[in-house]
Amino acid sequence: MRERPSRTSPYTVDVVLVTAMGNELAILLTRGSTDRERWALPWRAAQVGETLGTASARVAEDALGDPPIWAEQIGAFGDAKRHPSEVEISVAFVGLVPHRTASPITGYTWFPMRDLPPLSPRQRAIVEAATRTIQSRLDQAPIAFRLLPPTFTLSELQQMYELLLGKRLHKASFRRALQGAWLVEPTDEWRNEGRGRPAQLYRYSPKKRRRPHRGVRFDFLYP
Amino acid sequence: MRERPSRTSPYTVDVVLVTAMGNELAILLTRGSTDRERWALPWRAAQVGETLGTASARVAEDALGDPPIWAEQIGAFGDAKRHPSEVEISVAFVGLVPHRTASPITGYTWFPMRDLPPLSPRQRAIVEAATRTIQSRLDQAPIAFRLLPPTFTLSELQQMYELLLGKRLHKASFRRALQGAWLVEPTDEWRNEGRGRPAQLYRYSPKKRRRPHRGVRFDFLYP
DNA sequence: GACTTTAGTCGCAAAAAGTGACTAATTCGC
DNA sequence: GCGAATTAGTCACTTTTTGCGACTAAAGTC
Repeated sequence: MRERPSRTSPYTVDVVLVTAMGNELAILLTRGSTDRERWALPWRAAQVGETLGTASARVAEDALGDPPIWAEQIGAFGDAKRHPSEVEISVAFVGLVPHRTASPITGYTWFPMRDLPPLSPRQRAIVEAATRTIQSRLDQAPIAFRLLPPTFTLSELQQMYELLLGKRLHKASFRRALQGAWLVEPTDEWRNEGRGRPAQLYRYSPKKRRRPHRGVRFDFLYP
Repeated sequence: MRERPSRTSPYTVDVVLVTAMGNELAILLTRGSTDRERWALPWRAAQVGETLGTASARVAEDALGDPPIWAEQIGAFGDAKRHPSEVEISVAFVGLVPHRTASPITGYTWFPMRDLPPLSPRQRAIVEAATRTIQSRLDQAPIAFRLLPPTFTLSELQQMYELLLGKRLHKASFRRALQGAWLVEPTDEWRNEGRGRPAQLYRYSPKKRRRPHRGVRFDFLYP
């Protein structure tokens, strides 16, 4: 029970699987294997000869049946914060899952980010880092597209950005910026939602474009 | 020699200490403790009960006498790439060092980034990730300021940004953006460099400002 | 058929960014 | 001492980008 490294494995790989449920982000949790009362992020002990990436893919597969569409390492977490495995450090990943494919295997449950059950201190820190990673990568990688199904309406895309950014966006500006970025292409399908004009479906299909010719950005507020 | 975890420690902490030397970035290397022919990043085996952050600070202290002014975790590296320690994974950090304070202890040498000696595959990957981390954080954290001495001229600051971005910037635009960001404050000192008009010295001193009221950015070119 | 709801577009005004030319203060060569 | 060279710092103009309100379009509802 003291801070003694486990004999079986030097570290764990923990995965924050994120999806969009309705108007909120949600992550996948499971009952802890050691403490059955407590919820925990899906994790596995490192296997010899397995890369970090494949380890995280397997954790996701065990939980969902498929590897996530997109995953990225968040970092290593130790700092004396306890972990279900009592192992010294954990390497954490975020994985993005479109909600269509998000039917978890028995024992796993989606929890809205705003209302998580108690987690171990280390896993709590991992979840917080995951949201920061997502926020900061949002303009550098197609996060929002990975949380949507393969085809989507522009309103759905905008709502996803609004959810991730935590603020409203102006429709015309959003579409103009999107057009300038050459990221989507229209399909010839339209979706009729019941009320209102039908919306055209688009797919993510980034085109070559010249890198914008910008100067510096001082976008940080504090050190 | 096979992929067998070391008995003594489950992982290492490796640090990429970056400074600006003249017109180039440079990193600190040392002769490997196992292989004396090969250069290596400074590293140490993890100690029980030590946080990742303090471990990286100690690695830097051993090399420079002081901890770096600013450090950030890059991530965990494993992936079957060999490391001097033959340990399974390494947790890597970048540390920024203003060149004034950059006199290394015997056994350590600054190497320009463009002309590094052969490193182990894993440490090579760590250095590449460090440059990507620096580039991507450049507009989100005061990287450039951390590589300069406490007071500096605006031309020096601009040159540092040009070095980090790898492109020239227009003087007037750079200064206008800097002014809008409320990041520096003038001192009452001036530096006379020999030829040309003396330049006023500034210090990094970020002021409160309202978060810019911007929409979305689609700044990625490819998935 | 009028009203509501959602999709999609237009065009103006304001803000931000690119750029060349200008002024200022110093050293160097003569 | 004086003009050329060099570096700092600013200005004013143009172009680009962005915010935003108002508009048209196509469906359902009553």
